[in-house]
Amino acid sequence: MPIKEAPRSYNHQELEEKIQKFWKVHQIYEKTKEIRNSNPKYSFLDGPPYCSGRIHLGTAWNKVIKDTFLRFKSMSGFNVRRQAGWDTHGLPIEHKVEGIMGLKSKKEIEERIGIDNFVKKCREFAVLNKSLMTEQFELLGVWMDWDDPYVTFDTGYMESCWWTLKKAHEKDLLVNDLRVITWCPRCETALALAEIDYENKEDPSIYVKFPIKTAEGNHHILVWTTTPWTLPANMAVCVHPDYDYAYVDVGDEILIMAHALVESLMEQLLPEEKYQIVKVVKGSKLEGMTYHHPLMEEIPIQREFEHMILPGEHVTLTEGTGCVHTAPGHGPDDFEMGKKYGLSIFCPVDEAGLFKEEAGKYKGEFVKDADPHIIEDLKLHGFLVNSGIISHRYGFCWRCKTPIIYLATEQWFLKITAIKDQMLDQLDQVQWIPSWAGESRFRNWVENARDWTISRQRYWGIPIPIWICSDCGEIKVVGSIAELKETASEGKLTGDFIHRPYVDEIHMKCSCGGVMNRTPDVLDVWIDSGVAGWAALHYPRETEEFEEWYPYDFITEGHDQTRGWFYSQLGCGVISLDSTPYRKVLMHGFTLDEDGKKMSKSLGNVVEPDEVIRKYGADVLRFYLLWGNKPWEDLKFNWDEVKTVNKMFNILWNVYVFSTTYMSIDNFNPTLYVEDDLNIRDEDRWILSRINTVAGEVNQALESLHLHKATRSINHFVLEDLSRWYVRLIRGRTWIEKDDPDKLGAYYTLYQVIKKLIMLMCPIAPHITEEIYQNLVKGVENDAPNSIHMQNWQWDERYIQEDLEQDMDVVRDIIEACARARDIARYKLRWPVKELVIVSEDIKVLKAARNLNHIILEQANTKELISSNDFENLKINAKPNLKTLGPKLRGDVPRVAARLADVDGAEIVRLLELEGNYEVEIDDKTIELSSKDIIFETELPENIVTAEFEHGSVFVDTELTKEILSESMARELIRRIQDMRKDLDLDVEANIQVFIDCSSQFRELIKSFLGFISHEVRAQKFVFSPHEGDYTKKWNIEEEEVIITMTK
RNA sequence: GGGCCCGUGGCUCAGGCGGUAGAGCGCACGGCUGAUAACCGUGAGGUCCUGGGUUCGAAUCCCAGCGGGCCCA
Repeated sequence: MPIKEAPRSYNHQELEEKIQKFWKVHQIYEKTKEIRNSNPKYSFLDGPPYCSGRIHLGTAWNKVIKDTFLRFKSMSGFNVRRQAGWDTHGLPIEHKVEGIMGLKSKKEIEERIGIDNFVKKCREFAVLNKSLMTEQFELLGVWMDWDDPYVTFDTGYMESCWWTLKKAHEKDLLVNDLRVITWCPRCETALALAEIDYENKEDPSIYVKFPIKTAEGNHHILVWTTTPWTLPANMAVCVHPDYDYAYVDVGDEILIMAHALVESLMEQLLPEEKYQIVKVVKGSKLEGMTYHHPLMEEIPIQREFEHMILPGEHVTLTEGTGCVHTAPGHGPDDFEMGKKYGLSIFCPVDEAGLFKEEAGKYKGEFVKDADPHIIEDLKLHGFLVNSGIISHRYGFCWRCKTPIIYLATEQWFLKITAIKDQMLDQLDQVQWIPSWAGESRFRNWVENARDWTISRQRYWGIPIPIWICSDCGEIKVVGSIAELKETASEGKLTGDFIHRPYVDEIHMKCSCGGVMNRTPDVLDVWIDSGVAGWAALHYPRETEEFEEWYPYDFITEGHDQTRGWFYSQLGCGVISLDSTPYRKVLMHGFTLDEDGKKMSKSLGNVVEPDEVIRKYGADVLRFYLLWGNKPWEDLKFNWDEVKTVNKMFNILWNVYVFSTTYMSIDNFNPTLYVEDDLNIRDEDRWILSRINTVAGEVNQALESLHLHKATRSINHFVLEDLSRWYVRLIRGRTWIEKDDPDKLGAYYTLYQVIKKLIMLMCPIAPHITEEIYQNLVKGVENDAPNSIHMQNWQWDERYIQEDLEQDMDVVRDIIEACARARDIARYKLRWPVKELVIVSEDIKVLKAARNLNHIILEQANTKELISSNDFENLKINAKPNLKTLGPKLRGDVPRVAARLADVDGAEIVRLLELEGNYEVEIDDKTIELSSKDIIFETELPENIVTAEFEHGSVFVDTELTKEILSESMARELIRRIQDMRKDLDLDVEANIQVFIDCSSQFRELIKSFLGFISHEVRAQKFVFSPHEGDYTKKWNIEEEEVIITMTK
């Protein structure tokens, strides 16, 4: 099947559909993998996207990076593992399903719907979304094992997760503890730090005074809080032992606060009040003072506690009063203080955020709703000093956006603090791109890591495999299904028994004779993906794949995964296998909108990948995403830039159309020739050198994940080297008839260059390159692989000639300078010039001009070319130097000047150099002039225009001789006839007859070029007479009226 | 308050181991026309965030600050 002429325009939609169908029908992906089956392995782990239903631009970018790099690795000869993964459990889906089913609380889930139905819906939802998203990824042209992904709800996957929990238990890292943790009152579950979003929020900001018991007189300690609802649980006030505290007399009472803050606080709180600092003491002096809880009346149980001032190192003076309200049930620091000083961990709030019985008057109220009531009561008792509103950063549940609260509850933890050093050690073993992603950012996160709350009081998740004896409290952590089957005494062990609610029905017998029940929690969904490394390989149930592929050579995700998947994997890896699961990480950026703002539904600035694909195609989107900026920086999505990339694809397509047009006419088959048979010119060797240089650059860029450098290098090559220069240089050669070795040399080179180009572009733009490959390469190379993606990544350094590339750069400079010079003289490029002189003192320029002189002759459209280190044809004018000659010659000056003007200045220069002086004879005298007496000026001879380039100048002689005018007119005529051919939409090779109606002068002018004209326009007949034909058009050529008639 | 990143023409970004500021887009003008819904040339347009320091010389290295983003407290 020979090379076919390509469709005239680049129709991305049709093309990409066709190629994707081709891949599918011929199982190209599977076969491509097969080819590399026994090659060295390269393992990659897909960060599982969450099954939300729609991919966004960031997800698209993420997969495009992965796909491009892995296609490159595959072509480079590696057997690449690229299984897709899906994150399916957790609150986000539960939350969506609640919305769909109209559920508002856990109670409704359990009582109205039933956990079994709820979980079933969640699974259905995940399965549906997974297939929707798979389609979207496939539209992008992403090659992964879509038919065999790892899915976090698979029984086998969950089993591997259980194994990790058991490992943690064996290492004593799995603990159950009462702690204050972040809690979502709507979802009624614990949240991990990674599940909290921070946004600005308005809250009350109140100053409250607590009456001191022990002090003589009317003393109060002043505290500040933004969470009035935590005051019912107040147990203590903390002051910094080393800071100074002031007793401030405000008339009828003494207020205690940090000395440093007195001025600003008094101004803010009691601006009218005159005050006096009566005493300043160290915080440590305040320790042990006791006070009355301000809401004793509303909360009777508070009367039973003793409230005390305690020393706290965590107290700061950046805000508040320096005296910190402490509620051990509602704050992590508070909790630590409570434990240290034996305070009650009093938490009168239930899981739904409602006050419990102990909260007295506030019982049953939602905590946030109680704020105004509490403020009111404080005011009533006279304890409210000031009440305002503050806007500050506050944490929200990542799913339902409810403000989080802190609660003291019993939860399961992974003791990350115990393995932190090991994690830090392991993260040093990883290659981070960019290096600061790991060395600074991630390290900082890990260094500050706290223990990880992994239990969730929810339904759709991996059940925590912990069974507890209801009699003796003995704990059993189950690490596998086999173990579960062995030990279970009750419950069904078929079907989806591992999910809730079925797993809750499984019980076992304790050695004490009691019954063991499963702890009802499910796992934090971040554990799900954290164990992907081995769970995707079914380890430890199976070991073969694990040994082949683990640990992973490469992962890449966005910088939000610093606290997410990079972290969860590292933690789980150290727990399970004492090491990091990944060796190399590319941390990529976020996609932002044009203004650099986050894309979000509420801002209405979301750009859907589908929209971009519809408008410009997947290849353009892919190229753009890897081109816009450095991968690790945030990408501001910009439609104009996408358009620019699209333009490049159009140009590439045009080059392809150009090539196939001529190659198909001539039925060109590159396999029939070797280079020695053909006329390979300098420009051919140059473009071959360039493409191999570019291939080297692209290779280096992809290997180092500097993906933007690859795209930019390709972009530059396509536009500058291939389209704007090489195609321009070979145009004339494609117009030669027959099997001329010179033409074939151009075809052959063009073929090799495009072939190489599409091969190094295909990891980035897999569709268009496949399309070109199928026609251009598969069309003639019978033994070539069925798909471009099966090709081996290679380039040939033997083709690289740096000297030639440098010479060509110079030549392009020269040609551009010529264009500028012609522009000055308004002398068209179509008209030849008599002579071009290149002047430079740079030996490299002269060498380049000499080496590539035929290119300059042709492209500058000049009859003669001279290169030299100076321009000899400059006319030199000599003028008298009036300063020296004026006093000497007086009245003779004008006559001397006239003489000098008559003589060629160059001759004067010559004589001056030869004899040291120059003699002028006027009438009766001879006057001797020294070099000081004459001023020389250079003047460009008539018709010469000049322009400079980086290392020299060009001088163009635009004298219009009769021959040149003739040729110019011939070319003008050709241009118009070609234009008319195009109007008629004639085939490139169609022959025509031409009839010219013009003046006799014009006829005379072009007579000598009739052969040339006929050849250029493929005229079989060329007649000077008016005629009726297919197409007639009247033209004005340089003031001459010329009527051209054309017949097919 | 802490950590990390970013700050270069109207816009998007290169450059960044110190040595005369670059590209593309956009704008204005001119040109070209058998790959031309293209392309080419010219021009206008920059305190390289600010201020210090090192240096003969700083967009580049160091320090401080300002602004933006992300993460955390």
